[in-house]
Amino acid sequence: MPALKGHPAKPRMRDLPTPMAAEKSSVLAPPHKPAEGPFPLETLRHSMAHLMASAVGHLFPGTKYAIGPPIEDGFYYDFELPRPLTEEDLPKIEEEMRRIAKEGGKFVCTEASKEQARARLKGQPYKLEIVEEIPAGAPITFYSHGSWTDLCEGPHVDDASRLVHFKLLSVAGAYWRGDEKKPQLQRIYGTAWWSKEDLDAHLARLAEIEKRDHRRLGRELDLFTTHLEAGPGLVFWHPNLAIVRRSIEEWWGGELARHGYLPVYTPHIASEELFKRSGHLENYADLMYAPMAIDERPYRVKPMNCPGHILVYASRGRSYRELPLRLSEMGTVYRYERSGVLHGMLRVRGFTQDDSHIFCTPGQLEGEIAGVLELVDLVMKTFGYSFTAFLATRPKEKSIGAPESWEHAIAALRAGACRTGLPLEMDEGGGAFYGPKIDFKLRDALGREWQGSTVQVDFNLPERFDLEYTAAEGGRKRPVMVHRAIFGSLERFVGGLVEHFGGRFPFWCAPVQVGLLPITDAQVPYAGEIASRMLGDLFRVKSFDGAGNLNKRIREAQLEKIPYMAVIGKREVEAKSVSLRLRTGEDRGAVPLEAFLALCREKRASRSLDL
RNA sequence: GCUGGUGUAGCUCAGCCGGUAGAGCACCUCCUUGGUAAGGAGGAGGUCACGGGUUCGAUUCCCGUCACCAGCUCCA
Repeated sequence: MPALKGHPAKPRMRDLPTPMAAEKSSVLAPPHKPAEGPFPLETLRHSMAHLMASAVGHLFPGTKYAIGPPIEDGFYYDFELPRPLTEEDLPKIEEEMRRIAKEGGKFVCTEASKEQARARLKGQPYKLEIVEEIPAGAPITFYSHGSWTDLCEGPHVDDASRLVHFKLLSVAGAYWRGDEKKPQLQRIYGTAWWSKEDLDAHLARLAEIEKRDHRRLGRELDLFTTHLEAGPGLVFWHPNLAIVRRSIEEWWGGELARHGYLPVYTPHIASEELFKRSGHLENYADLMYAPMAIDERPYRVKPMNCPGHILVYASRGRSYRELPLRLSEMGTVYRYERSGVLHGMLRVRGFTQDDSHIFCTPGQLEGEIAGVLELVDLVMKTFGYSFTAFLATRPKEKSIGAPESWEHAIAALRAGACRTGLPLEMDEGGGAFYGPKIDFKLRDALGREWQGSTVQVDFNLPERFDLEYTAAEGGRKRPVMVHRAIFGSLERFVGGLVEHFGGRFPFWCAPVQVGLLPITDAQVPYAGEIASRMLGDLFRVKSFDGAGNLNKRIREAQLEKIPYMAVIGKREVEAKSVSLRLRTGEDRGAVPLEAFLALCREKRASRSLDL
């Protein structure tokens, strides 16, 4: 992943899958191929930014201009204005943009010396700052269209009349150079395309994303809440979503056992001593909650599970015969997040990680990596995500560990990936300060990218805790430690799933799997028989036998996005069958009861994504 | 944390220039027993986020707090 511009690389703990879903700019290409124009889309969007800047300049005399680049799906421009913008300003700016575009005007490029540039940019502090940073000898260019001129590298479209299919989307505060110590500017985001169809398709996608927002579906489907009384960033899982989570956890527990993981449970609080030794207190104190005194000794709520797992490892002498030792836990951790960043289930202050720490010998590393990658693949396939893997190497700035260790670990990551046939893209210098890693970027049903699973080699903690094992040839050696989270946090993962599936969970983990819909009261007893039979087989069934007719009941079940609706009328009772309707709207007609039950068992066991 | 916006019934929202609130859906009751997305009638439900201020009077105006929303910054 590209490093964030303008921010010094900071040592990180572990990467937890980070959704980028909330960002407009993360929205990828629409399902269809955008129309090609005479210039690349980036060029169009860059020119759009100029168009917008000129419009804002007309409407707000005295505007100071910062930067206006093209971004995924659109563009933005940052301004310093006499007053903050509101959404109501957008239509006016848009109108002015259309007026200027309609007039047309060639985009003209002129070169200038630094001296000339300084003179032309008088009163534009941000632009002047940029000019000063242009290395001597490099060309300084200005682009103009109509009466508007801007310091700019280009390139641009040939004429402003090409700037037709766009829409301004939002306003926001943004710091100059992304530095919160610098002045905050007004940013306007917009989207732009070569054709009206592309623009409309993109707006339709934004609407779909809004419809699938897990916070909205969370309310509609009674999935989760947060509470004023409890505090922000703390998620309460309602039964419907708890069932989804538990279905996943139950399946996952089996897979972990199959892959040789051993479960542990570790406490939620621990003495500060532990976090001092692990280094968390010194490096990450700002995300840990204040200490609480217990018998006059300071304790902390855990922000991570690693120290606990290490204590389990180090609780007695270990032999090479026990390695690799794979300890795993659904570990709930609490971290302080600044209030402005909290977001539904995706960015919270308390969450549960599917956390594992693998202790192994250097020679076992490759095999362990391969094993983890298999699990990643399994999860991605099970939920229908496609993904790409990035190998993150040693950071240029501060990092620890011998060069040979890094080389060995990177080679092991590579070899592990190779063994599972996983292509790796490079993220040079993107590793943690304590070791290299493989990160996964996954792509959901709407084409959005999320940060996914992570596997990290750690040279730091084994040192800090002086971990050892007795080697085959005698003597004590230091084990290698691998951190690995496949789902990341369940809050994020499941929150992401809600959006990925649009609330239409696959049969195996759906909160209610089968809706029983008797047509009249006469069929209620038969529905009850089916219900208790299915319940006995641990299916989740709900009878719709309240007030209303069949249409009403279908509508209710449909709104709950229940995968299978079993309609039961007189004919079905007589024939010992159900009439099967899917939430897709498909009507499969009469199905013998036994066949229906077999279908349910099959869909559950296979964890099929299709109904 | 920062900038801007929002906060009226469980949900979605109305409520003009201040005179103590209204709709649809959901909910409850009764009637209806109806073959693939809303049958009918009635009823109940709100300290208008919270705390101050201005005013004869504040849901409405002002200030503060909290939460949420769009971003920024941060991020495991």
